[in-house]
Amino acid sequence: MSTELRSNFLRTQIQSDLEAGRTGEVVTRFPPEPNGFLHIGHAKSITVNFGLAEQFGGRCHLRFDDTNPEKESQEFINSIQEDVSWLGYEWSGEVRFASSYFEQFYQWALHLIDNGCAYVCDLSAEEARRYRGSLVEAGQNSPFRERSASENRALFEQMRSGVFAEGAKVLRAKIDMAAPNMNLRDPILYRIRHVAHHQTGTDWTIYPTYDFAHGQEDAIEGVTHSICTLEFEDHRPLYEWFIEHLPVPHTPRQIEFARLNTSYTITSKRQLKQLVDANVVTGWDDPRMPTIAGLRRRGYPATAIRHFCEEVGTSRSDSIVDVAMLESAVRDHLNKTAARAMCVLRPLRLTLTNLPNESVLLVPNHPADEAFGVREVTFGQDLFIDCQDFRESANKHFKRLVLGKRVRLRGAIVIEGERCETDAEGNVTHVFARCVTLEPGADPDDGIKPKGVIHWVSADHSVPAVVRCYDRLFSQEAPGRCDDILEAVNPESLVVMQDAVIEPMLAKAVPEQVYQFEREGYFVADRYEHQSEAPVFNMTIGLRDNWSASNG
RNA sequence: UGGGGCGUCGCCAAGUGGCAAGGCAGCGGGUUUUGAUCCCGCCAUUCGGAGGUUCGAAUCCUCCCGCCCCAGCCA
Repeated sequence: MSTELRSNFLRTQIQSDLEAGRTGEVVTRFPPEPNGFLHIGHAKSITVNFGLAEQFGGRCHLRFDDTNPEKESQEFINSIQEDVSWLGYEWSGEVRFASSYFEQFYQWALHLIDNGCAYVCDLSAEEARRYRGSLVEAGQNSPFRERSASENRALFEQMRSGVFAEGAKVLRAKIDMAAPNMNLRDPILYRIRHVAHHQTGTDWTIYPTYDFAHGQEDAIEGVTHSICTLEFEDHRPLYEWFIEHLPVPHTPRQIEFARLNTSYTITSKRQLKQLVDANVVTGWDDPRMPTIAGLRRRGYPATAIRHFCEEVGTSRSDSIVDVAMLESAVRDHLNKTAARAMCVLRPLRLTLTNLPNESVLLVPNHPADEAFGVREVTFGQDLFIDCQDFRESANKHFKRLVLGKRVRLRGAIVIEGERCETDAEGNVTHVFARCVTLEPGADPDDGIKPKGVIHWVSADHSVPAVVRCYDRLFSQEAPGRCDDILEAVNPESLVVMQDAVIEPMLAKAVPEQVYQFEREGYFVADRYEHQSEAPVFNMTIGLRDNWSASNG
């Protein structure tokens, strides 16, 4: 398996670390802040971290980076664990929390204070911003920068005891206010927040910042390779500064890679929330959402998502991957794993005028894999076909049912269109055809073979179903760049087929089971709403179609 | 204009001095009771640009151009 994996800079780097003896094992971690739902971008990070551990025989931790209680909740902790598990990964040991290391972080902060490497600063947020300087101007030292270690220690202890108001004081590292890297201009280590924490309750009124927590979390857990996205690159010198100045038990290393972006997709929490709030979608797990929960409800298999993440590779260059690659991975997986069945989305009644009697046909569940077996499908005089599969007359490119022309009914016989009835508006309401053959699978005796095949469902042995057909949520390739995300929404991202009919077997589908509705696409029984008595399917992805796009 | 990164086919991406993998998309053709699948073929004399080093450069050097990130008591 691992020999098939394409090389990338992370695998190359880890391999060389192992060979050079810089590390004897590989320990990674997926460290989400529990402040929202996971999306396709997180899936990439998950496959990178868990994948690397797996490939090098190491382990990967699931650690919640819960240093900012205001934005976090247990609800997100639960959904994140569910999503990681659903993607097929098992984290090493128990779920971990940065918050469980708070006391250690506090002791380390004291260590910095005692060594003159940190100080309590009384500047307001606004003042601190001004003192920080700009991208091209050096910052200025805080007037509180030279407080003695003992004064700082006393003040910091008071910060912990809760005597100060939020924002009144912070603990900062004493590094260099003139550093060209802004992150080194005396970064903030602790801020005062009089809010309860979902894990530690009211134990703390000061909370460490990401910078003061992340590297130390890695050190405590023995993480060897701390893999994060490119925007943290500038934080690496600070990450290393803490590791060097603190008596940590281990030296982890941070390596950054480019986050995943896909076309026709947004992953900004703010914009996603706009869609939910404006009811453009039904919720965070709407099948059109790029969240893991949404993709799951859409019927995207976890395996396909993982393959996609591997397929796109891992590099350091900013990119926007064509979402067609994701769709291709989904089709590729489903083609091999989904049983076939028939569903008529837009029913049109078809009567066979010379069919002698009803019969039960044995139809293969997969065209190329006999292991799927066969199923019984009732075939009778009255059927439903899709209204798009019939035309009173058409040119030779239309390979479906036409009056006076032949077509094969999938898994059954060859028929020829005879006549049709229309309503007042001229819409075809009923088609009549005669059977040219009676033996399933047989070709006509006169040698005139039909050009096409259409699917059908017995009118007397079908079950009504609601089928939601989805298309891309956005009609623009880079919707995230729009001023108003709502204007980029594809108005046809959802078309509900209220009158669809399915073969009876499909009504018994287990929620989340995906089938290929022949000639249409892959559809999943809705995870929450599907019931045998009231079937509900979601379109996962349509079949590739080289015809309808360029024709009517 | 300070610092840190990145630029290889329409979109991703291997390649780390020896003569441009692969996938997606696209385009031809074949098989086919899904206009699907599958199969075959085509698709970068060239690696952001210009110089230089070398027998030889996408890979090394120089300069230039373009794009991304950083001034939260967010992560």
